[in-house]
Amino acid sequence: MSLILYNTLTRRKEAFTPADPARVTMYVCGITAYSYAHIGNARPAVVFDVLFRLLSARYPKVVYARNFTDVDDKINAAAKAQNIAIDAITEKFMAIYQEDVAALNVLPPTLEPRATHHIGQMIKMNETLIAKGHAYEAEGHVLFNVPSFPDYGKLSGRNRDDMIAGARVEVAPYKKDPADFVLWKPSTPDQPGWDSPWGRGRPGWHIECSAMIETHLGNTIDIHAGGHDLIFPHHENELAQGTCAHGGATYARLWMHNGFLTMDKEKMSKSLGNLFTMRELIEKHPGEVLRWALLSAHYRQPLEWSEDTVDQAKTTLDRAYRALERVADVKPAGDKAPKEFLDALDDDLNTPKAFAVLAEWITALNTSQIASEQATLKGQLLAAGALLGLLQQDPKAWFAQQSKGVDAAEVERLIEARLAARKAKDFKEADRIRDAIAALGVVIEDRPDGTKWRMAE
RNA sequence: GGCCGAGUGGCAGAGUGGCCAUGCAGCGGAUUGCAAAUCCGCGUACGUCGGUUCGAUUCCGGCCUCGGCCUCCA
Repeated sequence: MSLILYNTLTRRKEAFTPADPARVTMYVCGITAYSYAHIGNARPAVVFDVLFRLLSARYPKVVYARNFTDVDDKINAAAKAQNIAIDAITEKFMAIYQEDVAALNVLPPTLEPRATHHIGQMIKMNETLIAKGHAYEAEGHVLFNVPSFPDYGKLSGRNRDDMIAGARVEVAPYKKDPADFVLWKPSTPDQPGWDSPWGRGRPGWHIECSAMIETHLGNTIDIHAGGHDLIFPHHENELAQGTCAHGGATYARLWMHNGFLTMDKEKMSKSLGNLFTMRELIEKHPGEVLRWALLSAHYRQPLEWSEDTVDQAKTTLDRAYRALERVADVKPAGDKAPKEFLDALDDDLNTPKAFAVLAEWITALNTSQIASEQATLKGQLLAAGALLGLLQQDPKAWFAQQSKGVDAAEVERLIEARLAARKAKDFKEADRIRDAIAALGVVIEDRPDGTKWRMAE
């Protein structure tokens, strides 16, 4: 089976075929760098990282850009509130974001363009749009004229009447059409701004992505992705601008949108305040656990997030690593993920289905007594895990990282003492020692190859 | 109000016109000095009311409930 992906634009699953197999292009809308990103922000980073890995395994070159919005009114507000420079805010939070997603095993994209590095291209694109009659200047603003693009609304599935009827914002008087949106806006002296043919100002949000895509990926890209909430207006507007600026060329051949993390069924968001930042979760849990949890639901579905979600992912992942630990000395055979696993991912990145396949292998691995079989299972587990960005750690390291802060020497000493007691058939003393070990938060396992210990759940 | 999506066992979460998701938790069993781990098994799960069908959780329609977008938002 070939890769099938759901296209928001057509509302159906489509076979993915890149325009140029020698250079596959994908763009994912990143974050606005003005505060700590929450775990919901990590979902597209992780989900599309899996897509990136999958594509990279099949095509010689995948150019993946994930941008930073580093000029924005929220950033301005944050800088003003803290009385520091705008750069101080954006540099800090871009770095934090990169550290955070790296902790979730997210590979660095090919490119991480920043909006402020593309102001010239944005201005140029605006000029093009004006020249082609798709945009106009008004009172220091440049506005995209929506009626000039008849396909407007196609991506989000709404018509102009609906949009006007549902409009909750007052229409600025200088707009020719109520649906027109800003490409460029004037800055006051205390706001960041750049000189332009329309005076000192700053770009509107939507033009940023279009200019960065044009600069780095081209007029037509294979995949454009982002959160579900970006469909309208952000992606609808990007689509309009990009298409019009390039004489009607297809802007993105496939649109993908991830669903939200929810808490008590409600969207996790900054405005509601029902969130966990990546930072606080990473401090408490291994990044791989968070990644597993994020991939445990299909990317287009909402995912209910709670401490329990994380705990369940942890327990499941422990089981996987225990299975691998058991065959630590077995050399894995093969480095290809089997078809049944790939079929799951090929079906619009069905990671829960892929996890079900992994679970079967884990059980098989725990049951198998045959070395060659173990080698095969281990090989496919590691190969499949690599595509998901999971299970790549040495099991010993995995369990060791959880026992930080425990006096390992003391635990070992107690285990020796218990072993002696058991040898002497003094089980009462052995149990007493085990209780002492348990008091340290440590669980022990008597295995054929000796007594092992790990942290309690 | 407009547009869109969803309601699956205690929890998370796939999927399918008739047969098993899977994981976590729980219960029973095997194993173990006891545990832990592992394995095996178990729970009459598919919002509701109709319709189509030999047969529907899966298709169609109504209803109810919930969520998302329409404003910054992953």
